[in-house]
Amino acid sequence: MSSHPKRYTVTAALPYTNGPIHIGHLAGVYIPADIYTRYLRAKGRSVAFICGSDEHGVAISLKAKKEGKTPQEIIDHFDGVIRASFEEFGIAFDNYSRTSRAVHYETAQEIFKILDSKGVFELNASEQLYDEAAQQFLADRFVTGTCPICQHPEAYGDQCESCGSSLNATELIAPKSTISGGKPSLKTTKHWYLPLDRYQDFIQKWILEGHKNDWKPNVYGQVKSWVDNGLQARAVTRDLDWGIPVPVEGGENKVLYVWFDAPIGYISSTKEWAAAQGIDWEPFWKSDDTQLVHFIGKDNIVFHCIIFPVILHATGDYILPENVPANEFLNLEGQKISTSKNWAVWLHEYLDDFPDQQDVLRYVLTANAPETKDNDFTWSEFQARNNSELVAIYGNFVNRVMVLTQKYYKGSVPPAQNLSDEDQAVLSAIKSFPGKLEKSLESYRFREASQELMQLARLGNKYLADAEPWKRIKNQPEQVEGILYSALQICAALAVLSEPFLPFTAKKLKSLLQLNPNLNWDDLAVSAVLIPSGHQIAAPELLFKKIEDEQIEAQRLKLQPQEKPENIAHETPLAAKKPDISFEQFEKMDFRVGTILSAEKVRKTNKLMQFSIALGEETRTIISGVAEHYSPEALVGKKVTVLTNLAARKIKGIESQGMLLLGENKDGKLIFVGPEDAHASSGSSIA
RNA sequence: CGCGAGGUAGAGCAGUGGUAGCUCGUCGGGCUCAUAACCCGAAGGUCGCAGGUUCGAGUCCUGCCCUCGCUACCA
Repeated sequence: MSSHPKRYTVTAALPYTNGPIHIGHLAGVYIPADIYTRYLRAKGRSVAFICGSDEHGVAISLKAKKEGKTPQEIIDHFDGVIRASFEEFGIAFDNYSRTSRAVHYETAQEIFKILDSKGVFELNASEQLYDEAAQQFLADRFVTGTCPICQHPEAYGDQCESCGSSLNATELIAPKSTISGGKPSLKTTKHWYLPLDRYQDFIQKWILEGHKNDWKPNVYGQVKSWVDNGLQARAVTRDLDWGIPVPVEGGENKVLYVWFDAPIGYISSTKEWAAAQGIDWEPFWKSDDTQLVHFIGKDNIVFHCIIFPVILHATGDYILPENVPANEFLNLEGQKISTSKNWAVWLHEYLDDFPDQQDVLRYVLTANAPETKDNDFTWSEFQARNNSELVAIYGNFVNRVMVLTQKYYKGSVPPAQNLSDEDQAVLSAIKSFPGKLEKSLESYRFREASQELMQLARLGNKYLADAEPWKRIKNQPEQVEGILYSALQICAALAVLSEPFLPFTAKKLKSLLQLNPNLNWDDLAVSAVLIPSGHQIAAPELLFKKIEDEQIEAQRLKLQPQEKPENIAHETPLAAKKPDISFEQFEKMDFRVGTILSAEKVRKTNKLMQFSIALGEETRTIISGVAEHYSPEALVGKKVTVLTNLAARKIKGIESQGMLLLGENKDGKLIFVGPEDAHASSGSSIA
């Protein structure tokens, strides 16, 4: 702590503008980043807290096409929503930019050109699906078709969401362009590749050897896993019309890969901010006495620890992140947060439902932050943390002190002449808190820090309970002066130390105490007087209010996946009818009655189940994606319809020799198509 | 046998070789200044399972099981 960097550049992951912000984003990235930067400012450090909207990429153009809008309309809308909710929530960015702004185009293109001129890239040609009608290449997510594994009719080009298998777009049966609806063809295209393999040593030395002990295990382990498996060259351009044009010869009709341009957004946002401040941006990215920290979620580790650093390193004189404290994920009531299933708590809705209670959500998400593993957010915990910690411990302590001060001394801080040993002990205990908090905060342990803060309020409550000023006022009034004087010092310390965690509360408490605005973090450890005798404080006012069961119940109800028939009908139409086939084609298919002899889940998969099926004399192994709908035991003995002459295919190393016929009901549950009649015998043919 | 992280009281977490801890919840008591708040005490754990190393293992080694991620609208 004796020496610290001259300045800090702190980034928070750029939110992707195809949806609003939810509690997962807040807990994983924005709250920890905001706490960290508020703390640094409280210590008087020079900080640039940088963020912005990430507005390129396939998902946005897909969403735009699906909703019949332009990408620009989508990003303008969500940039507005996100920007406003961050502002109201108190995430105090120094600059919140957009990757669609000119400064970002220039910056990203310039870095691309530098890398190109240094000969860093490799150019490679490959075959990709091409939509003749739309005259463009199709990114994986622009192709749907029948999954070759589970026969799900709407698998994407990179993955089937039904069985979870990873796919190549070229493997899909009957691929279809989501743009024109037409059948794509194969066409050769070339792309610029960042040869990460050539930077293996660089990553090895920098992270695996240099940050073995100061980076979080999840981050370090993830990087190690990538490096141990051998880094691969990665294409950094795409054949799309939405994005930043590739600024070199041959780059016509191509754009930068969104993950190439997005992190550069940190740099362009810094430039934009510095220009507005009238200062030079370069020290924030190119000076060795700057500490760069990226706050991200665990899914971004590879981009921030490998790809972006390689870009910075290869470009030239940029510094590398000092730390990348990635958090794990937050679940909601035991389930993964999901936009499409509307399983989320949206920030803008929270702000409407709980006005002026930003700090409650900040506190709950900090106290239960997924720092070392995935954690669960529940509304009952939210209520409990508010009612039993913020209200009962913190708010109540402050209120007790203020009410007593009002009652006994008309709101004037009493004299400190007759301090007992206990009073002195409390006053010196206060001095130890800034150091404890700093230790936690400097090592990115925000959950621990928030609990240390709460300990200060606990200390206050215990002190009051032990000292019993309400009893002593009757016969030892001079001692009560010392007690309330000391208790008020705790309140003042709380006001200052709370600022990073509970900025709204800190502001309110400072105003209630009429605290000297010059009192700062570092004073707490040295100054004996935080709020002087004779100082007048305001009338008591509650800092937090109880959250009632009804409010929690209302939030829970909100979470129920809402049945909106018109929307569901619109969003999940019946599977499109397939083209007619001839009787001859149908006749080629050999359907038979099969009996399930055994069933077991396929290891390391969610949805796949391996069956042993009796077909008369013969027994076959068949894989089917039903594990989420049935337990293996329940299926043994069941009669099913089997397509027996489907070409065998290896799935997860197991050869599947046929296919089970399944239907899907309106809830999405898979139903076996099977002969109900117990007399249907195994192996008999179906026509 | 793909790789990474996690699996410690009802819940959330700390604890990396030396008598299992913290917060919330539960139960009992105290107090009454305070938002039925606060303070004290108690109950509650075979530290995922099985082996091994060690005088001694939650902590080190080996194997296995489970959860999450690497792979989707997600941070």
